[in-house]
Amino acid sequence: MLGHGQAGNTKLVKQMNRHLLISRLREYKRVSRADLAKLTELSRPCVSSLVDEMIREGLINEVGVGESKGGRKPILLEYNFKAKGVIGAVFEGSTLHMSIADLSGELLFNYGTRLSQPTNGETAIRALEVGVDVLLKQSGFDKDHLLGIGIGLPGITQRTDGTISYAPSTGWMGLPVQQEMEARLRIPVFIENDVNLMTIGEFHQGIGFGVRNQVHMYVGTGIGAGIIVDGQFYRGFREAAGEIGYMMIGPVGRTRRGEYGVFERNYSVSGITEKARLILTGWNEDTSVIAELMRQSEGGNREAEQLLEDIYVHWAHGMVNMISVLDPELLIINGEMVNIGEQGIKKLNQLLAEWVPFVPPVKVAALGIKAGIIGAIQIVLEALT
Amino acid sequence: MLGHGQAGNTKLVKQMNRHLLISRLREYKRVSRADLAKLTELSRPCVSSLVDEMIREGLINEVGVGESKGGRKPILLEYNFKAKGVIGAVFEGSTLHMSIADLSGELLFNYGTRLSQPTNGETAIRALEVGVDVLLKQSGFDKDHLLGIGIGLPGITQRTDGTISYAPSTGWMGLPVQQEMEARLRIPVFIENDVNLMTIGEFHQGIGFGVRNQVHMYVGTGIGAGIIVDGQFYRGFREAAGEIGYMMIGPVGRTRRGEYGVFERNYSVSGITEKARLILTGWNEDTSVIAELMRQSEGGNREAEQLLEDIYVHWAHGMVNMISVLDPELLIINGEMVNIGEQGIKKLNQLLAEWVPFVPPVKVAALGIKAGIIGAIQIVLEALT
DNA sequence: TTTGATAGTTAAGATGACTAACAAAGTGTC
DNA sequence: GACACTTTGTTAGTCATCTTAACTATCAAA
Repeated sequence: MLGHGQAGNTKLVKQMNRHLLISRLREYKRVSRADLAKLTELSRPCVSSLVDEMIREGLINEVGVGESKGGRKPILLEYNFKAKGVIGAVFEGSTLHMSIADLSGELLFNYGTRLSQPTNGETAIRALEVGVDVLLKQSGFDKDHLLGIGIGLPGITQRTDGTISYAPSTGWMGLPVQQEMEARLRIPVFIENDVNLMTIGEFHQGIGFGVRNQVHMYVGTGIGAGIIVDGQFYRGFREAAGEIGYMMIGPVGRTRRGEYGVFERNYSVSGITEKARLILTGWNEDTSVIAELMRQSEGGNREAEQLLEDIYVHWAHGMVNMISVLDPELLIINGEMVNIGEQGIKKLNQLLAEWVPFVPPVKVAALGIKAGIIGAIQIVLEALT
Repeated sequence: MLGHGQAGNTKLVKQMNRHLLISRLREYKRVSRADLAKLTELSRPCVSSLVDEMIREGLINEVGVGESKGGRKPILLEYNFKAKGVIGAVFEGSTLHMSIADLSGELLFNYGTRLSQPTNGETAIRALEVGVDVLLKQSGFDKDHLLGIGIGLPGITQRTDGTISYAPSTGWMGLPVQQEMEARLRIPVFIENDVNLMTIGEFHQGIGFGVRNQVHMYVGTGIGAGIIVDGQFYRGFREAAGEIGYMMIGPVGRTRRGEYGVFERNYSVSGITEKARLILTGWNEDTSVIAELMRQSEGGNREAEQLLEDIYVHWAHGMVNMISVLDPELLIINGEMVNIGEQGIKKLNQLLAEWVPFVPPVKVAALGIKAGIIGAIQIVLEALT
C-alpha cells in the first residue's frame, strides 16, 4: 500500500509537517530548528516558518541557547507541555478518581470523591463536573486550555456513539455519557472501558513503555486481557478482544446455556476463592487469596501448595494460549497476579518455557491504581495531539 | 494520531492522489473523470490532469462513452489491469506450482513442474527461472511488464532480508532466495511462508473476501492459524503469531524439553491418525482420517463416534481460545477440517455457542490448492500497487 | 584578525491543488 | 426547432506550501 487512502492537498501537507515537528520535539525534548530540519528531513526555511507559527500559537517555546558546535549557537526549542491540560477520570466502585495532566501526560493534581448512593447516571455526571472545576482551579488552567477529558467506565462502552451498552454493576445502562459531558463542558470527551485503560496506561507510562506489541493479563473478579498491536490498543470486531475469561482452561463441567467463561470460573479470584475456602484455615477473605495460599503453603499446608501449583499451571495455560496466538514482545500481569512475587514469576517462566519455544519476558504491572487514570489521559492525547 | 509520521511535500501529495484515483478506479471499475472527482473529493481539473498523465503512462484506458445523466456523456475510464503481470509461485513437497496474473489478481496461465531430487536451493531457483520464462511466453507479457514475483516457501522466512531461516523439510536453510532471484530476474521478489499465503489468498479472493478481521485455522500435519487484523496479515513480534499448535489443549502428558506443541500433538492429522489406527478397520491411510472416521461412525463404530466427538470438542476449544483473544468477524477452517461436512460445521457451531457469547460465522476455505498462489500474487500487488 | 563552520532568515522558484469561467455535448420542454 | 438547463471536461489564473540558493548572524579556533 503506497497510498494513504486519503486525498492530499497543501493543507494536509502542512498539518502533517506540523505534527511531525511536534512529535520529534516531544521525543527529543530540547532541540534547535536546525536539528529539527535534520530529524524530519524538511528544509530549514520550512521548519523555521512552521516553528514560528507554532510559537505564536503557544505550542512551542524558545528556551535559551545551546552549546555551539563550531558555529552560531542554536536556539533551543521545547514543546510547551503546559499549553493545555488533560483530565482523566476513572470510576472504581462507588469512588471517582480524577487527575489533571499536562500535554506530556504527567499528572499534576489529583482528586477523589465518593459517589452518593445509589449511584445513577446523573449523580455520576454531576460528580465529574465538580471534579473538573476543582482540578482546573488547583492547576490554574482555565477552561479554554483544557484539551479534553478521558473517562474510564466499567462494562462495555459503545465507542462509536459514546453510550454505555452494557454495565451490569452500575445503573448506567444506555447512558450517553460522552454526549452529555460534551454538551455540558463543551470540550472533547472520550470514554473507554476501565480495564482497557489500565493496559493503555501501563503501555504509555508503566512497565510496558515503548514496547509496541504487548499483552496484559488481568486476574480479578473476572479474567481479561488487553492487547497492544503495533502501538495500538486492539479491540476486535465486537470490542470483545481479550475476553480470555471464555478460554477453555480447567474443568469444563456442565455448561448451562448463557453461563460462559470456563477459565474465569476456574481461575479468577472468585473461582480460586471458592476452592481456597475449603483449604485455608483462618483466612480473612478481605486479603489476597494468593498471598494467603503462599503463606500457608510455605507453612506446610500441602493442599494449599497443590492448589497454588494448579493455579500457576492454569494461569500459564492461559498465557501460553495468548502467546501462541499473538506472539507478543512482552507479557504483563496485573490484578491478583501481582501477588505471586519473584518466585511465582520464576515458576510461571519455567512453565511457559516447557510449552512454547518463544517465551516473551513476563513483567508485573507497575502503575497500580494510577494506570487507569493515566490511560484515560493518554487516549485523549493520542486522539488530539 | 492526527499526523502520519512522515514529512509531506507536493510530490507526496501527488503520489497520494494518484493512488487514491487508482484505488477508486479498481473498486468502481468503469467511471468517468467527473465521477472520480466526486468519489475522491478532488477537484475536476486535478482529476483530469492526473488521469491524463496516467493514460499517457498506460495505467488507465479510456473505454468508450457512458449514458448521459442529463448532460454531456461521460468518457468512461478503466484501470488497465493488463498493464503489468504478476507471478506467484508455491513449493508443495517436490512440486512447484506457478501462475501469472494481471493487476486485478486474476490468474491467466498456470505452470507446474516436479523438482529433481534431492532438491537443493539451486535446483529450486533454476526451476523458478524456467517457470517465469514459460509463463511470460504463454501470457505474452515481456519481462519489462512484470511487476514482481511472490514466492511461497515452507518454514519460517526471514522477511527482512529474504532468507529462509528455518525450513527443516527442505535443504534450503539460510538460503537468500529473495536476493538471489532479484539479482537474476531484476524485478522485485517477495517471499512468504506458504501457509500464511493461503490465508492471504482466501482473504483476497476466497471465502474471506472483504472481511477485514478474520482468523483461519489450518489442521494438517501440524496445526496453525493465520490472522488478518484490519485487512493486514498479522505476524506477531517474532513472526510466530498463529502458532496455535502450542496451545494447551488436550492431554499435556510428559513434556520433554524441546518437544513443544500440545494441541498439535493431540489433534493434528498426525495426532488423530495415531489414535484412529487403533480404532478403524481396513482404513487406507492415504485417505482422509476424518472422512473415514465419519463413515465408520455412521456405520455403527462406537469408538469412531467417540473419537470424532472428542476431536470436534477439542478443535472447538482451539477455536474458542482464538475467538476469545481476537474477537474476529469470521473464522475460516482449512486443511483436514474441510472434510467434516455440513453436520460437522453445525456441531462445531453448537459447541462454540455453548462457550462464547459472541460466535463469528464459521466457513470452509474455498480456494483449495490455488489459495497459496493467489496469496503470493496478492502480496506483490499489495506492496507495489 | 582571519577562516571556516553552524544557525537562522530572506527571496525567488517549483509544484500541484483549487476556483472560476468556458466550451462541448447532451436532455427536455414549449 | 429554439431555448433553457445539465453534466462533462478543459483552460487560465490564483493560492498555499515546500525547496533551493544566497545571505546574515554568530561563534570557535588558528
